[in-house]
Amino acid sequence: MSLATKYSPEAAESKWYAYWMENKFFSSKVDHSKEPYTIVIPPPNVTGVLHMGHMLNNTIQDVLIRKARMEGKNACWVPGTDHASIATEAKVVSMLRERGIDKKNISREEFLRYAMEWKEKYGGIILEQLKKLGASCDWDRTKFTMDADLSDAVISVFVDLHKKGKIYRGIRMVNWDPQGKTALSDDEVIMKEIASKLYYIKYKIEGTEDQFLTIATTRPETIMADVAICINPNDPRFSHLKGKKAIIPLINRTIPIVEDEYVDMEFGTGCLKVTPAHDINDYELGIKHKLPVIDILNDDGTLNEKAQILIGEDRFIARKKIAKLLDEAGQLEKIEDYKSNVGHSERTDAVIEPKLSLQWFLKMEDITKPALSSVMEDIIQLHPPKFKNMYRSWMENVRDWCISRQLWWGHQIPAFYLPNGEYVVAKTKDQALEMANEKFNTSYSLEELKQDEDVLDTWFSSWLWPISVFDTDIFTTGQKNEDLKYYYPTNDLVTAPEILFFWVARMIIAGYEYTGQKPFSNVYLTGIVRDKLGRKMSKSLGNSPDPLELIKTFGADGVRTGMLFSSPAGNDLPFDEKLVEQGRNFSNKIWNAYRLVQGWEIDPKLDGKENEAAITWFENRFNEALTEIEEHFQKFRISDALMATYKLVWDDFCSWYLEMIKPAYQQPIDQKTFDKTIAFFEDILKILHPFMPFLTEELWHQIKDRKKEEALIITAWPKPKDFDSKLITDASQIFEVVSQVRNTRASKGISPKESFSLTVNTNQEVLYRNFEAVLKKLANLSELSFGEKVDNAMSFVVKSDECFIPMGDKLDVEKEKETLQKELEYAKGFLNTVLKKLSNERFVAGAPPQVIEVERKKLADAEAKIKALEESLAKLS
RNA sequence: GGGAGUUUAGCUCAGCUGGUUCAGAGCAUCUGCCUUACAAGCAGAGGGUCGGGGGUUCGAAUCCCUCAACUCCCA
Repeated sequence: MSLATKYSPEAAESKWYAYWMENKFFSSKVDHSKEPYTIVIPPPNVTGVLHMGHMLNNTIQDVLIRKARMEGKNACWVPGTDHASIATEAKVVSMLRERGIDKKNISREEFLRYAMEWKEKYGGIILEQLKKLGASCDWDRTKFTMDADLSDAVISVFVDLHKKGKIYRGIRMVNWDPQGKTALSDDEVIMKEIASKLYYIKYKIEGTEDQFLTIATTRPETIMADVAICINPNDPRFSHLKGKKAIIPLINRTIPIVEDEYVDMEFGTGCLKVTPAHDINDYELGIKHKLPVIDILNDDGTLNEKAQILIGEDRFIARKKIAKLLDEAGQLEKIEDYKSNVGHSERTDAVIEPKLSLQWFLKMEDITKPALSSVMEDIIQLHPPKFKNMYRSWMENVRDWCISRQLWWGHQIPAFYLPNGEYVVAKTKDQALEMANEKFNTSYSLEELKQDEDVLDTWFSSWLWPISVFDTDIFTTGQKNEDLKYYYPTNDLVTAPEILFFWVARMIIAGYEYTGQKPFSNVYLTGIVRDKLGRKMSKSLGNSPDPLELIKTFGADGVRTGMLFSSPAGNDLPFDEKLVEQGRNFSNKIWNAYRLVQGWEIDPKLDGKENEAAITWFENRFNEALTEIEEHFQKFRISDALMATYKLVWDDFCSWYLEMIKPAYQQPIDQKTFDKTIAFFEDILKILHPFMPFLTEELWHQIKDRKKEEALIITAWPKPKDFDSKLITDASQIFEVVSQVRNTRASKGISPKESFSLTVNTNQEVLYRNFEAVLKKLANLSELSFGEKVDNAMSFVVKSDECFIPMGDKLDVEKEKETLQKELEYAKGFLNTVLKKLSNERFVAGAPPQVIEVERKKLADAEAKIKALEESLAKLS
């Protein structure tokens, strides 16, 4: 059988993914004989397509879940999607617009039909794409945040929290789009720097005829909504204004002058007009000073009757007109050009109007307490832990959560308004009616109840995700079902730091509130995938490679490893195609290592004695590396675990071990070495499998035919055994000699084909004899001998062993001397620093004994080396 | 304005509670090789006074102070 010199991933990928699926290796059922290991996927938006962030995030999850599965745990990775109110509604609205349909002209029911249609068509795209990456999710468990039962859970939670008095209605300033007549989230507002003007307006001070104060504003049309003038109490310029009142120009309304250090004395005039209805900062200032709120704008951005003047005018027209009126009244001091950041609607490009509106809130004060302490006490661990600080500051200063959104796509708020102006909260309209009539002693009919138009914030459903994917009844019954009892708390969550607060913290809150338990034990925070210029990858910038195209070019395994090579937890990943190329090359390396091994003929007559040292060495080295890899996994250092695996495979296995045992061209190998090598290869495939599932499964079956129960995906993960570090160190001495011989050849321009004889002056002959076969093969030596002196030889020193390569006439004595001299000087210099330390009484007195021991050893080694070098030099002259 | 974090080879990062040859890895670079597993490769080499300054210590990339630059979060 002959294999291609290059691994071609495409065929293997589709073949093995189908194989895993057919044999239900991803599926998990409650099984109390096994320890569960659970991950819930951060549900991607139904609007999305796979991007590089998903690739990184899901690769990590797949690595964790595959390793757990091989460790014999009942591995369950639950996939699903998020309905993403805002993003999806925007997509559907624009889809309808393309079809010539205006959202305003259709009913809620019609709109939701279109939206659901859209979701059915595009909602599953990402999940399908994840399969190409190799994601081993239990697809039978796929959930959607708007599934009937998950929706029911969300509504139950709203009703429950309302009953507990944790949900209330309150006023909040929202981003209002007067053109779209809708509230927008901060994400949908684009800040643009635009040229505007700063108007300096004079307000008369009450009780005077000729005293004025001047404010500076970009929005003169809002002066009619002013409720105060604010000055900084530390500002000496205005101490005479304290306790006075000012009169709004044109409408002559009197407003108080209040004091607050919030006012920036440097900016503008130092006098600030306070307009709570139309500015978020002013709103808060207004609350602080108990000022009234006057809203002078209609929903479409025109002035209402409260403005008293210019009623019905658009806000921008009004601005121009009012400037003129002020000027005519002699109360416009001047106009300056000014650049300001103004929010615009992402969708309509209209200038955003801060607007007060009635919203639903969740009280956060008490409910967050267990969530804060569990993270601070490491009951839930964040990886890396540096995020604990951020988490704490957020949780300690948390504000009530505004959970209503002025949208249709999502979970409609189960609040029902009654003709008497009251409302009731209930799971269904029928229940609401019953409650209402009982509570208010009325006899309303169903038709008289009007459900709140708004939907809940998407996070208000996804905060239940780790619970609701297993059990949606717990929110009503309080009883955990079998799945939830078994799989929950889940083990690890892999997500991005940017949603640590939005999502992670809230899941923890909901977890404690509804199960009394944490939702997961570890949170692995990935970084952001950036391009070479450090910019976040995004569709609008067009700087993101197409993940599926990447998989096609480099193979899923190549892409997976490429993404992990350079992404320690919490660090951004500066993406470079070089990385996935490296991953692809690694796949190919493993592939070719297998080609070598599978091509060997076995000769039963051979005893393979010369390979024993190599076999023993690799066995120990493998266990050393495996121990290290386990440590990395324990600490969630996935990149390091991969790198340690990479080096074990490439350097130790391919470059050293295989070269050591490789028979000469077309020569056979002995049975024992062959079997051992295959066993090593299998172990290597096992530890590579979480990172490179496709290639490893392919080779696993190339090695021999295996039944489905023997598939690599469910093969036991190797247990690290004890290893002999002395043996590994000894071997590295031999490897160093090999390198030095090669180096000697390379630096002298001698062909690697020319063999040398090597004489070593050492007190550990046994070691060299042990590795004699290896040494001869790898360094291309014709002979290995021991002795103290060799004439006309090049020499080098490894540790304290002198090595000689006789060169006869070819030796350049002077150059050789020079090299040795340099090394000698270095060694002497080093010796000096050690001596200095050891002769320092305070060091000897203060340092711990082990440290002094180490220094003594350094001293002895250095002295031995110097002696060896000096001897070599002496032999040259 | 408040808070947090980062700053170690050309690039991306390790370096735990200060002490194994005056710092490690991968990639990149340079040199020599198409040596029949692999040029998506092999062998070898070079490269950093650990952001600047000061301090504590017998000893600091590692602790403290200070300055600077960058990033993020909140306002």
